[in-house]
Amino acid sequence: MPAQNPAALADMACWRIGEASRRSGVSAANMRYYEKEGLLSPRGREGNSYRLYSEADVHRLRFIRLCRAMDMSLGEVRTLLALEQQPPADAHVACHTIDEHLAHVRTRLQELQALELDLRALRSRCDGADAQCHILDALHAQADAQADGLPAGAAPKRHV
Amino acid sequence: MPAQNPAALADMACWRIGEASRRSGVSAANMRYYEKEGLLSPRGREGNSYRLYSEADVHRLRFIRLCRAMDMSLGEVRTLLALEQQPPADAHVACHTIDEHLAHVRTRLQELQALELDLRALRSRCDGADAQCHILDALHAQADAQADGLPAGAAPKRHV
DNA sequence: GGAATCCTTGAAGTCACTCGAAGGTCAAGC
DNA sequence: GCTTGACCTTCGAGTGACTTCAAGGATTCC
Repeated sequence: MPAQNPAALADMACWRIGEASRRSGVSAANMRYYEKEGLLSPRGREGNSYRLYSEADVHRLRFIRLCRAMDMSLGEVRTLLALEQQPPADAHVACHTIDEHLAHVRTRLQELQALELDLRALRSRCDGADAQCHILDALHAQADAQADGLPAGAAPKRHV
Repeated sequence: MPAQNPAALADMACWRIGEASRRSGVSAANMRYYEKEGLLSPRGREGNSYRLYSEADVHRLRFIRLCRAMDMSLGEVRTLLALEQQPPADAHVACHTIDEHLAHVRTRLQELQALELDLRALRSRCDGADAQCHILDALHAQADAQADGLPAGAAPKRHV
């Protein structure tokens, strides 16, 4: 078995990166990436320079994983993690972060809803079977139609 | 004025990259990037190695811009552009591409809808004012709750 | 003792751009 | 002739959040 409780750090439970990965659901490569990004650092190292993670580290990893599953950026996660260190001097930073993220999600939701309508309309230009498919025609016509009134700049930016 | 119709290529209208950018709505840097990616190449070059774009090139740029605005990947755009060269040997490639993209958009839409509910529930844990904000508590509890039943692997992948 | 597994580091690849540096070209104005 | 400014060129690096690869050292099992 791979070094459970190597006793290098008091009697605190410690795991190597593989076991911590299994317990947190974050891949080992990802954990090293988070460490590089300053989101968490292992409690210590073994003599062979293997990383050692505590229960608190594993919890922190799960927290990050949850936030990422909610599509938060690592910057937002960093903000939330920082609140733990120095608690509620500013009590509403967390809900402000969530508010902003929620607004972001809602904006993207509306964009995608509009896009779904567009794509559905486009799709209807082909009736399947072996009839003619007018999708390309429609796209080309639309490209020219949008030619007027270009407000300069490039295509829309998306993140998420 | 910047070389309208430099007559280097018959009597076909040709523009330098800046004017083609203005006419297509695609930035010059982006046009060079598309060229590098093999999505379009200018009709030719002037003696000074300035790129020259025809009306057809500008249309192609508008087509790419439209597809990108619909969140298609450059790979999908490439597929659609290739259909023009050698027309309908395979009549339904275009609608297959749109179908796949639409499915992709709908999946993401459902994810975001679920996410919006989650975030709204989370947000409700803070009632504003100067009352206590329980958002962090809720996130930490949720992180531990998800600890059981980890199916390995890392966080979900998103694109779009 | 040998094989399998685990760990280390660093670098590169992904996607679709965006920005910056360093320099060439060209027309207008003084 | 010289400067100014707008335009163009190439190349390289940066973005976010990873993933994958390569080369090598450590540990563990039989």
